[in-house]
Amino acid sequence: MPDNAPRAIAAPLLHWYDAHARVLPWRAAPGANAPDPYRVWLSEVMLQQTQVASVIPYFETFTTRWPSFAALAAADDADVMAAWAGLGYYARARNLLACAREVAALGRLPETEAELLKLRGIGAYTGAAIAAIAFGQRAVVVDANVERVVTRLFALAEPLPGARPRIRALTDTITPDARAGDFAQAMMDLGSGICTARAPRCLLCPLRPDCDGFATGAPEAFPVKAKKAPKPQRYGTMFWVRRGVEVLLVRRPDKGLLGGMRALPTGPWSDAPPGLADAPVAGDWQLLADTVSHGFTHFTLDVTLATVTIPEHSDPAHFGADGEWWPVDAIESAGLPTVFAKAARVFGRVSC
DNA sequence: AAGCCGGGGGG
DNA sequence: CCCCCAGGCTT
Repeated sequence: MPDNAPRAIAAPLLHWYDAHARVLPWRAAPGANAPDPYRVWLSEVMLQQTQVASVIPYFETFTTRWPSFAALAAADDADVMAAWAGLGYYARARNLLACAREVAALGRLPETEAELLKLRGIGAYTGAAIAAIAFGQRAVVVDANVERVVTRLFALAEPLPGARPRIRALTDTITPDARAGDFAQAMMDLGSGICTARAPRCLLCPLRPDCDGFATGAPEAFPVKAKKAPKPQRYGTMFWVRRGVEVLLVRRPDKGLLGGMRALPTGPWSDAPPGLADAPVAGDWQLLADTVSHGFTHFTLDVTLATVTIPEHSDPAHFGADGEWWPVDAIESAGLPTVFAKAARVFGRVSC
């Protein structure tokens, strides 16, 4: 039985945070005024399931180009989607725009957790994080770092995801009334740098005297997680339609994988290589010897690459409004998701 | 409650 | 090669 009595975590943790907080572009300078709610919101959405180092360059690009809710709300959808390319989980970019427009209509970002939760793309974690970090309210902020730190602090053996309600309750017992935003960020800094998933650095940890997991001698055993199913293998073909100095791009449907993103034409993925089925035009297709592999969250994709050149002045009406001819030399600026960017690099080598 | 949705870092 | 990550939405 873990000892679930409240314990004094906040004081030593905040003391440690005051000396060791990471310097991050969305954090206010030490001693400065509260951080800009727009920057807090943008960073929290970008940080969903995404590590700090990956987010920073995107955060700089977005805040330079769209420095406020109003600026982002007025942006073209295609520009925002292209700027998000490579960061992943593209529903976040669609929700980001929808949320920016909601906030612009409201006139400001709501300050309470309950109001924040009504906005697109803001769930339990993000709503609590914004309320605490941007507006100084007490909120129970639970992300993957907090789950790891808390299950270790209390040596909680119940496996995820079933343990989530218990973890939230335990986090509530250690969350202070004052400096809740700093407390949340301190827990995340601790989880990121000290209480890490593989090899926690307990000798550097300010919470070691309070940690049941350390006392067990195997803190890395927490959190306990359910086994995951093996990833299926799937196959597809990407089509490189060359017309003069341009190549055909399409826009993927809003729903589903890579939704709303610019892309090379493909058919649906399948359980066996589909070859030239679903080619966007008839022609003398050539298959490349190189293929592209890419891992997604829930399957692995192997892609065959096919090329064709069509007459310079033809314009197959087949593609409708979703077709776009893009200069091959500028393909890097198209904002392609990574799996298509990989393929485009291979095509570019061969097709030039 | 379970499935869907990217990509890169690190052991 | 594997597991992991400043989760949210849909069904």
